[in-house]
Amino acid sequence: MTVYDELKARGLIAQVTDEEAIREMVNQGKATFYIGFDPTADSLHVGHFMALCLMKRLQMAGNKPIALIGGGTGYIGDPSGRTDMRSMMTPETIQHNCDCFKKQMERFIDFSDGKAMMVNNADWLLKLNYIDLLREVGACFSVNNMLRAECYKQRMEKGLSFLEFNYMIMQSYDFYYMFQHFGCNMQFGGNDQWSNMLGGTELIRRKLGKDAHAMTITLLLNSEGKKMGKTASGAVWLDPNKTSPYDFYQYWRNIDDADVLKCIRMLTFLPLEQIDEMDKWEGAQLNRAKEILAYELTALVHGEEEARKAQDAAKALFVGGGDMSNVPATALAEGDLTDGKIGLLDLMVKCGLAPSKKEARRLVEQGGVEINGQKAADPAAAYTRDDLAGDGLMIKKGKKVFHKVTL
RNA sequence: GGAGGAGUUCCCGAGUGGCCAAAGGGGGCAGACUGUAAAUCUGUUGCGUUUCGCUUCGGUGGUUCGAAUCCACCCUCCUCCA
Repeated sequence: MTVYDELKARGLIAQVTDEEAIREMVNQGKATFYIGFDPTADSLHVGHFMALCLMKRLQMAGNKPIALIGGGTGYIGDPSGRTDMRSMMTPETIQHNCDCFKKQMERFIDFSDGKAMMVNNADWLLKLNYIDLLREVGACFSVNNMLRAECYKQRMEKGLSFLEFNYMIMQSYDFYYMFQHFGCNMQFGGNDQWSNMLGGTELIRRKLGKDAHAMTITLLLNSEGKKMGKTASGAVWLDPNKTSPYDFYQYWRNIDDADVLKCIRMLTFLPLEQIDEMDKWEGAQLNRAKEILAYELTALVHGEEEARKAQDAAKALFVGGGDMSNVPATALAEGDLTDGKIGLLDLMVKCGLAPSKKEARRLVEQGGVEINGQKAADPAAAYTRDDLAGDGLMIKKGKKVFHKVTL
């Protein structure tokens, strides 16, 4: 199966400017394509992961990826899909975030021997002169058209600053610039980027009279239509210090029945035949699919070894027996004890199982806490040095949050 | 620049002198049920040394025994006019 057909079969492609031309180009490995990453945080998250996988798939087929870091556009902020204005970032933050992105991407994309490039649009955007830009590029954009773009429509209700309005122009200029300097002939991006991307192909056509292409990736939505990769406490990060491999594994392990196969298809590199086979699974059997999904993705992001550890820990905790050594744990210091012991509530806060003692108390009172398999009913309970010695204590919060404490 | 309107807890949103740590909904967390799923039902949802105390209603001052609520100034956003 050709790359393009595989991408399609996996449900990754949302919109394309010219299907025949793109199929041809991609299958023959003639595309030099870019995907932009906004440096809004110091780590990539699951949303970016799809883009990285896509880059990898295309690179494997001989195409050349350009990872564009939006060091320059970061100064503006993309209004797409947002109802409020982004807070402006300082140049230092933007630079720091760019550096972090770079490190993470190198895990996925092969940058050796010019097989891929990484560029920062700050290199050309920051040098632009306002009047020159207006004359060169501004003349090619119709405000009437821009206002019709989906990404601005909803902002027309709440208010859209001129700063953000210019985001589309900057992104279009990026494509135009890279088309000329790096031979970049295609742009990829999330489906919410469609109008910004069309701006670029349009600009290239007007200025240079040449064809460039755009293709969007289906946004990873759950069965309720919400973006995946978000939890109440924030995004699911690729940085192990922000989201541990165990938590990363658990995120996918706990996914809705309705979303498992879609995720396996879109995110993993398992062969399609195998996935089609799994598609027939039903009911509790889907748990097996969830395990596979969680394992595969953790392995891709954190490596086989971390994936195995996460899986072992999960099995030990949920199924029983097995190796407990990789379970999430906190080691207390001698100074955490008062008079040789520590109260249950303090212990829970210390382990991050509760944000405050008040909430820890509530959990205990509602019967949501177990210590070593015994329901903990007394908020005033305290544990001594002996209790914490050896294997320590196993605290269970709710049905699936486990935490080991040792001294 | 002028005239109006708004800013409340994670989010939406009620509250216009004490009964307000603040209705209701969403979300979150926990309990029951289950498959580490969904749906449903129940409880809970500022902090603490918990029959009590402390901090919170855009900001700063003020009035008052007492302020989310009244006054002054400031900040931010929205609408209409220019």
